[in-house]
Amino acid sequence: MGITEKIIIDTEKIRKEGKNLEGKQVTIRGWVWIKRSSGKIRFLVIRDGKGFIQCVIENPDLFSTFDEISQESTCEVQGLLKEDKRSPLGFEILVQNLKILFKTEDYPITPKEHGIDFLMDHRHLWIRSRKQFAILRIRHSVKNYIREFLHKEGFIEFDSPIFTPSACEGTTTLFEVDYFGEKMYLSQSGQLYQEAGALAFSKVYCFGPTFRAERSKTRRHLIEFWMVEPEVAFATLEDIINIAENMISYTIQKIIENNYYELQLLERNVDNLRKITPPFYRIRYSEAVEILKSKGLEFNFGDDFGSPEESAISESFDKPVVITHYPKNIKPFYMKIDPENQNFVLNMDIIAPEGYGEIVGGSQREDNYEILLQRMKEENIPIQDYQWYLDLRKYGSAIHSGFGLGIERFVAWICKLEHVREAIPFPRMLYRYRP
RNA sequence: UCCAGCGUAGCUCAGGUGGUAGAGCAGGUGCCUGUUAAGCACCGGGUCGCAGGUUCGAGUCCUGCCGCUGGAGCCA
Repeated sequence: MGITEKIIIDTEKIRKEGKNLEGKQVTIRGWVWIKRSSGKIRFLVIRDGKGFIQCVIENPDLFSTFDEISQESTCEVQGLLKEDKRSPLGFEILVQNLKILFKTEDYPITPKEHGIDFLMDHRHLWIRSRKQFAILRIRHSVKNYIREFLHKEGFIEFDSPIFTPSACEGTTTLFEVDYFGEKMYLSQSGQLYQEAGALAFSKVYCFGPTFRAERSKTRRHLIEFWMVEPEVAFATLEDIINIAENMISYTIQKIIENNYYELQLLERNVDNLRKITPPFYRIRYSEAVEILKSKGLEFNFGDDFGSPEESAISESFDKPVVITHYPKNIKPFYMKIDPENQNFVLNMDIIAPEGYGEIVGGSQREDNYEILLQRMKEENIPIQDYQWYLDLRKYGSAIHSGFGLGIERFVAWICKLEHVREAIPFPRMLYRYRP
């Protein structure tokens, strides 16, 4: 029997419509993930880019081909699809024909344990592994569901530039690039441009990479990371918190519904994720400080929270915690001062549970020209570079608010990862940027 | 940038008080009709990160350098 008339199928289709295809002859193309043999029966686990499926070989005529095949060899398998509880997918292929399309030798990543240094050096191959495969498919879905949510809410995607002529939060964390002889920087936030967008289109967001030249070496930091930054005209701090809560909850519930296979590959306990529904817990900065003190931590009122403080606060809650009204002097110039207490600003951070730290930072923006100008002067912001930003308060100014959500931290939390580096295909870190 | 830890076979690691290198996996050869990172037997595989020092003798002790990992600050 030759492989001539083929019904080429993929494992995603088998997962979704396996029952209807039971007993049918199918062909899949993919790569050998692992092989096992036991006397007169042989097993081949094939990955086809959509998932993993076990193939069973009982026909002795195929044994020589099976013996020849090695891990990560490219092959085509034809056989009968059948349901079987002993197969991890619930379905398996009883092989009738096996063809090697490319023979791989000495594939470096074996099914046993590897250290992180080795795996990172082989990132281009590591992404084929089961866990990485699941994570990066979830990343894709997270981005999709965020866009889907924002689209339903009436947002338009309004792209901020990557090259920015001036710094907004201090130049020490910016990457300088040469722009035909002029100094330019890689964007570390699209926010200021989103504010221009919000006053033109009312509800906008940008979604893309941002760059921070911070010499951070922790499980929560990347030099290049992706951020979604919605900005809304006529929205107060309260309004923007609601949007953030709904966006996070919507995305997580959609992931549980549609990426259950991937969550299973990751052995993620989804019960904790099911609880993520609005409203989240909301506390003020001052209340967060009380929590820290009640836990016996030493903390000076007025300081910013570091990651030990964030963890201490979030471990008391089973859902994200929204912390609002931080002291003015630890927050940037564009945040609106709390009219009820001039020492605080109308901002919010959202701290994820399970120790994943700050995933969202946002605020109501200063909409008064004079106050904004004053604050920019206080913080030595080069006014001439920001005249366009001040213009937004000069022509049709309006209350507006926005926030930024870090995709890798969000994905790391959903997948319960040890480190954000696995939440992006090719992470850029302090001393690691290859491949 | 600072603090801490690690660097031994292709990979993951073990190698009291200094005496000249070991296991599992991967690879190779066999055996076993239902394996789940299968199992069993046998085989091949080493500049012990680099440079120097102490010593009769260093994987082991000391110094410097390099690389990696985690944490802090900063942040999403």
